[in-house]
Amino acid sequence: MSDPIPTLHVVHVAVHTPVHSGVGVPLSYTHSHPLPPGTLVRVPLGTRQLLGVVWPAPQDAAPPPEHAKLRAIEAVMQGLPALDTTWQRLVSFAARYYQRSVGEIAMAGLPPALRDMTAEQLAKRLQPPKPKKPSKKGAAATAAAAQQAVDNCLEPSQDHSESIALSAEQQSVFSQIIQNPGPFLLYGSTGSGKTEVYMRVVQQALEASPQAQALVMVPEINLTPQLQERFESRFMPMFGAQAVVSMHSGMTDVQRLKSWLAAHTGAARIVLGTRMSIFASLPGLKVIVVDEEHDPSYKQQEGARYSARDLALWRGHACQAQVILGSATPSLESWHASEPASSGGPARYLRLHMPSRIGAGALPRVRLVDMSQQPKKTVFSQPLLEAITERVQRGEQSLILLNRRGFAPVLYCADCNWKSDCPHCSAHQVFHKGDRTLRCHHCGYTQRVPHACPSCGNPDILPLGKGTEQLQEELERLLRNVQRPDGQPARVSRIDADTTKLKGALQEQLALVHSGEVDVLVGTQMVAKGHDFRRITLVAAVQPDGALFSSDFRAPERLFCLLMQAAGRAGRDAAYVSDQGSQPEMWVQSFEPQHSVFAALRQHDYPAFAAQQLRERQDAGMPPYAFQALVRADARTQETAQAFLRAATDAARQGQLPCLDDVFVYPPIPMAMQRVANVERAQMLIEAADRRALQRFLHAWQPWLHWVRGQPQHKGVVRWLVDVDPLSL
DNA sequence: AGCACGCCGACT
DNA sequence: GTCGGCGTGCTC
Repeated sequence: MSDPIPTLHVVHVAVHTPVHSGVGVPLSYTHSHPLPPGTLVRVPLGTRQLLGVVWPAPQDAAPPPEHAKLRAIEAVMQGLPALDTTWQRLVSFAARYYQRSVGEIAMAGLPPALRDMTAEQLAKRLQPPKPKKPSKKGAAATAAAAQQAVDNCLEPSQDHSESIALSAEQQSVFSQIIQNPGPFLLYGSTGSGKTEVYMRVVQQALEASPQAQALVMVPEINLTPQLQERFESRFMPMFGAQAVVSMHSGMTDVQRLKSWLAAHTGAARIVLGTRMSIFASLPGLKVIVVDEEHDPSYKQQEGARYSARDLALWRGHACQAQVILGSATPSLESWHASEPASSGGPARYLRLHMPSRIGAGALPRVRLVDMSQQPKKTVFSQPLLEAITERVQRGEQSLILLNRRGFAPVLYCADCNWKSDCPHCSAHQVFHKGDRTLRCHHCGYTQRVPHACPSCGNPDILPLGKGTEQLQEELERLLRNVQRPDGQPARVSRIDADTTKLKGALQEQLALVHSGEVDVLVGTQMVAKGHDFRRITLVAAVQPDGALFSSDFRAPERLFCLLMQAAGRAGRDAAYVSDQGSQPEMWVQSFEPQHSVFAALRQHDYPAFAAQQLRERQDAGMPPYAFQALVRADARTQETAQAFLRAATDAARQGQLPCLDDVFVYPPIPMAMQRVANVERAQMLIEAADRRALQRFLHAWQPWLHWVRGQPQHKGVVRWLVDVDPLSL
């Protein structure tokens, strides 16, 4: 029966090589027998051994060049089922859509530990832990024991699904999700109970089939420990301790491997993760939730620049999983796609609305302060200061938001006009008073604060503008005579990237706020997101105007969203608010208080804001009414970077690329942040009314871009990249 | 992307 | 004399 002459089969394998490397496509290897696509293998490449995924043979079955003598597959990663075809198709699609190699996307979706593991090491890990030596595999044994304990104590199977009653609104939304295929845009204000709806939908799907799995994505898992706890405490008793796993970059390699394996083998029923989890292997995937779908962190900003939210929609469609996008301030893309009477035909997403806040106070009253009526250089207007003072005296908390850390964004010499410019970037060095440093927030370059102007010797150099550090200092001064109900002086604390650098510092400082130690909290947007501050009855944005004059057309959308989110922090505890009889308030200080962003905010009227913004976007031919890509080049000089982009444009014209007439290629311009760490950056916008046309053009253009890059006159280009559907221009 | 090979500057 | 900088080129 055995074959005396072993025939070798050609197998295509995707490995982690970039598109432009000359080996950016799945490579050909030999093996004793054919291997199904999706099989993980280790292959030799040059002098290295690396992990790869067996890939379907390319359509144009043009085999590898004859001169290449194929090498053999080193080992098959035994014991793991092949990654399924949906996963393969997702990877293929993402690679094509975002102009990357298949291997790059495929490997990015696998846990790092798996990448540098031999077949033997994997086999060892996949062995069930030996019950003989309980001390050896402590963690696994404990976990198993814990699960056993949980299983035991819940033996009289309580029905957790009925433990929390849904509101009429939640019930209605839930039943619509059950009855429709989706995708859904769940538009619900902060505190409206979206999470409970997600959990019901997930539960329903998991109970319908023992193989079913759900993927729940959140922008940053560190900011939402509450969500994780809720899912764990709800579903671990139902489906076992292995049923809920997390996936995010903050985990150790071993944890990530465990979670990935659990999801891949089906042991995990729910994956909670950040954008990276969109590439998790989930053979039974039935539901995908994208919570806070508007959040920019769903867009990867380096390497393969994918949007996990957009890929979620694609993946859901490909594997017939329901997709739920949720937000209190949806992205204008999603809002437009769910427009009931959208001009372009029926809505692509079903919009579901949950307007009421459950168990929370009313939405805060919005107070606008016209800063042009305030004395010059005012930081805290009189009425805002009075409102904060009252809160302190009543034992309530206030949150002051400013998106600028440090003491002052720049130091300035009034005599000679010197400014604390970063020598390596087109940015100012920020004055940090705490450690007396000047720091560039872009390249990290740090110096001690000079005692006198480095240019003219004037000893009197001045901080210009305000950062969180200065706000804290100023508030401490302004409130120094204000007492809390217990007679103690007012306490002002600050939470930003500087005060939370140390591990656990954020949790520590949040705990101080929760315990009531702190009366006024100053912070950057990192505190505006997600956290539940039960005793905060006042939130103030002291200087939000910057976004109004930004050249980025998405700036108003981001500002509105931030302010709405910030407003959601106020008065979250209805009982507390009503006991004290104080109205939760959202204060906004602005030189343009009549701006439409603030008018909509005052009414808490997202739909009005969205409608107005969408009209502007449509008139200007911008997304979501147009599709964009960005080609960026980095070089030692701005001219080198731009010359490359111009040459790339010329190549596209000369190459007579398809759809050239359907796309508009703008001339190259310096990026808003033109120089970072001594590298000049230029970019070029590509726009098209049709996504397909843009895709076809970019696809045909890619080899030309590589060709141009290889020309000797463009040797000075440090790097270049394509960003499809860029979030900021 | 890695990694080797290769050709020029300051140190054990 | 070596160690090591990173420019160029190759990997089925």
